[in-house]
Amino acid sequence: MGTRGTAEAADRPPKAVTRGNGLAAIMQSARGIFAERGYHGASIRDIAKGAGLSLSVLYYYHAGKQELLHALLEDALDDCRRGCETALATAGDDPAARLGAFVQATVEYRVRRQVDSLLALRELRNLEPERLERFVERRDALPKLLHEIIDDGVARGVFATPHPDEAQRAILAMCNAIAQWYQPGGDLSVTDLVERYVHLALTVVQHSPPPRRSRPKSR
Amino acid sequence: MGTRGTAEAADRPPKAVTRGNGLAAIMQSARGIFAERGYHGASIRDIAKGAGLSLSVLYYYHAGKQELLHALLEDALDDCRRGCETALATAGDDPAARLGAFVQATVEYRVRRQVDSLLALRELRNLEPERLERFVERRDALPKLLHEIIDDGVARGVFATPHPDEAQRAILAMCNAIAQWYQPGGDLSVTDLVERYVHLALTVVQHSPPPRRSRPKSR
Amino acid sequence: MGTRGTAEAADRPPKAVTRGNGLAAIMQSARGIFAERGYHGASIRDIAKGAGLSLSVLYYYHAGKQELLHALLEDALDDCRRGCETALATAGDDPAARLGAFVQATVEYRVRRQVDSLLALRELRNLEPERLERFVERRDALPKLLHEIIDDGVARGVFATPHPDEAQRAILAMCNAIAQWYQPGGDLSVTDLVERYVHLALTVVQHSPPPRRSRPKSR
Amino acid sequence: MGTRGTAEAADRPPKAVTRGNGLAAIMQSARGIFAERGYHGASIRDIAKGAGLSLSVLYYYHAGKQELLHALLEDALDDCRRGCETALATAGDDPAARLGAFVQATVEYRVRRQVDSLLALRELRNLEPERLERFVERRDALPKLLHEIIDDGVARGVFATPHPDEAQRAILAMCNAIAQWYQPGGDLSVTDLVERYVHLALTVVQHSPPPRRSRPKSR
DNA sequence: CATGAATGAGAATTCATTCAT
DNA sequence: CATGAATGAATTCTCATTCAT
Repeated sequence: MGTRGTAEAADRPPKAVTRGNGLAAIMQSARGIFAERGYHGASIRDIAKGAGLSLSVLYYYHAGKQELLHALLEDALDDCRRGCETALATAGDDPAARLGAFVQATVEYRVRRQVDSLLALRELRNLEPERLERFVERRDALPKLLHEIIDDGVARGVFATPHPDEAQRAILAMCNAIAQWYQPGGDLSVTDLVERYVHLALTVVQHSPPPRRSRPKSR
Repeated sequence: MGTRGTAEAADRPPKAVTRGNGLAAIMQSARGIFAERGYHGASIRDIAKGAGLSLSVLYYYHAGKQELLHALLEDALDDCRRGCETALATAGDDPAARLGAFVQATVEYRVRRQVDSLLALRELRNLEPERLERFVERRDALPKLLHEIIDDGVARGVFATPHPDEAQRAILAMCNAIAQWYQPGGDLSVTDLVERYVHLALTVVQHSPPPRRSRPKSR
Repeated sequence: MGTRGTAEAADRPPKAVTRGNGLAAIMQSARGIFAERGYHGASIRDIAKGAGLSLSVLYYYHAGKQELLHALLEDALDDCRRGCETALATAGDDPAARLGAFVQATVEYRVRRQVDSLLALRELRNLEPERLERFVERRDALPKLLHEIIDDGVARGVFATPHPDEAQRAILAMCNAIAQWYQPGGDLSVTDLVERYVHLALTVVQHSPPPRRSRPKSR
Repeated sequence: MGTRGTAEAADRPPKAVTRGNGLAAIMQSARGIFAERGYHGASIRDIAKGAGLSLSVLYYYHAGKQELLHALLEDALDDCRRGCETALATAGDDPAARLGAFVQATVEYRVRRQVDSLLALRELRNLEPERLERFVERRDALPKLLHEIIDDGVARGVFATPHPDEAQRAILAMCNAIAQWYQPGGDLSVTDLVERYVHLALTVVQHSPPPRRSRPKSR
């Protein structure tokens, strides 16, 4: 909550926000408060207060609480999808490499946008039905993509899992869960985290030859 | 909602409960509504209505909304723990068997008490801090237990995973997720589900010799 | 506003309302405040305060502001219609007598329920479309009835007006307007008021033989 | 809303106004919206939007909502009074002729400025007390004038009404009501309307010799 | 003339809870 | 066990208005 950006220390008036960037302040505050207390537990008043703004500005930028949540979620999803797409675009054709790229992108996203990840995981159901439907459609592209990667690996004989459905679900579940426990400042670096989860994923799909986590020039 | 009594007279108003089991009716209704809308999204009035009872009956049985949630969660946790303990009590000493028993108990629980599972997964944070602390302490016995099983297997050389922490988290995450997607009436029986998740778990910990899911006299 | 009933003076606690008759108090207060400030100008808070109750009781009795207005209007309309029906039921067959009865009922109603009259005249448009439609349908029975009386008189040759439509509108308009200016305590008694408006109405429809408003000096 | 400019380029956003007549556009929009939803039900934002202008333009021209309403009402009243004065100025000395002129002016006004008429009838009470008082004073010149005409006719023996007060109120009430039901495009022309209401008014005051609506068949 | 950003007061409504019976 | 009536705090949202540009 408190920990704002870097160069924002001394010279500000009672307002924490300078005129003109109200939107960003609100989004940021909403992210935190929605994540902390849940959609219904979060009051729009507190969000505004957290942004250092008056209650009503919120309505200048958004049509309401619901739309605010929606905006947050859409934004997060876009970022997540972009991450995967980029990763896969450079991963080549090998199923194991593709799976690795997918997992890496997902894990990194869960860490990079941990709060948004929690939002997407928990608060989705609070979208109005219509919004929800459209959102889920877009989101489901990701599990589907993962499934295709696994199916491809199985077809080519490099993934030996007898249960591709469960493998897909398991991989996603374990990656998603990261947002719930990972502590950025802790003793597990993101690089290591990624490496371990890629390993886990390859294990889950029973990749053979045994996943040599060699990667000669691992950054 | 669903479980109506047998001898229900036709001319009775929407009372879903026969005199005497008010408590059960309330718990049942609360389960459903809390799960559907979340703690803050659920109104105690709707819970009472869902139970076919008046508001005040609810207050006769429970001190308030918070206590109601707490009761639900405690009940669910007890059940979950009992399931694991029972399963492990008869599993013997073999790490693989113990892991299998743990997973089986967990999966079966997630299916048997799917709604409560969702509650425990999502609504925990709405417990008052004090309650939460006590609850989490008790709940954390389970991951810890799982961790011990894995560590034991690793020590004995039957689990080859280089990342026991991640393995433990992954196994729990994938089991927990079941509550979010499993459809009881669907084409995946609980027996099959359990078998697959046991397989998955053994795969995750890199159990060798290769997990023969033989079980000659599988029930 | 201030002027409550007769025997309600000394012995009451801080609350102006005794437990159990909240509904009546609210309706009474709403009548006054809606009439005084208009639907949108009246705040539900003030209505509650005027009733000596808390804001939320209002919602115990009514679904909301809109429904409150609706209840008021329906009640008023019922009373108005009943008045006319009763009057006409005993008026016999003579068009002049019938017109007299109609006017008398209307005028008396406007005086007896002056506040509700103002509401019906002014706040009708604030009913939601659906409610409005149903209401207007019922209300329009009255102008229609008046029109029939006039047509009948014209047909029988006792009303000489060349413009029955305008006559009907004029009679209604002038009767309705009474609610806007009549002062109960003033020097014009209701009896006189009625007599004058019956005379006016008969004049408007050009009733002949010349309306002998004789009644030597009844009462 | 309706009256768009003539040379309106196609590619322009929903600006209903061409630069320069902002004031008129605002007044027009306010008229419509105040009449439709009432003073308190009308939002100044919608008025601005209806005029195709930004909120602040509105504040450039008017000090606020209240002043906007006031301006509208004053304008309307001026027009109304001017109409009567002009009509009476050329009506000569005969009470019947004067009454006819008065009614004609009033009826024509109610039709010509139907919306403003509704405003004046309904929204007057929303003027701040001080404004209201001054306004009512000016407005009351009209009923007073009508009363004088009637009194004059009675004194001269050409109006036989025994109730000049009621006659005056009735005539005004019926004329005012026109704004509530008249439909400009309908099958009743303004000329006819005026003729009928002049007849009605003369009937109400019991003008004798019997109102010869002679005018053989003028237009 | 015109704008976009912001505010504070107040609107209706909901909700957990209590109390007398 | 059970009810109906009532409350007060909090919630989302709207609105007239202002201000810097």
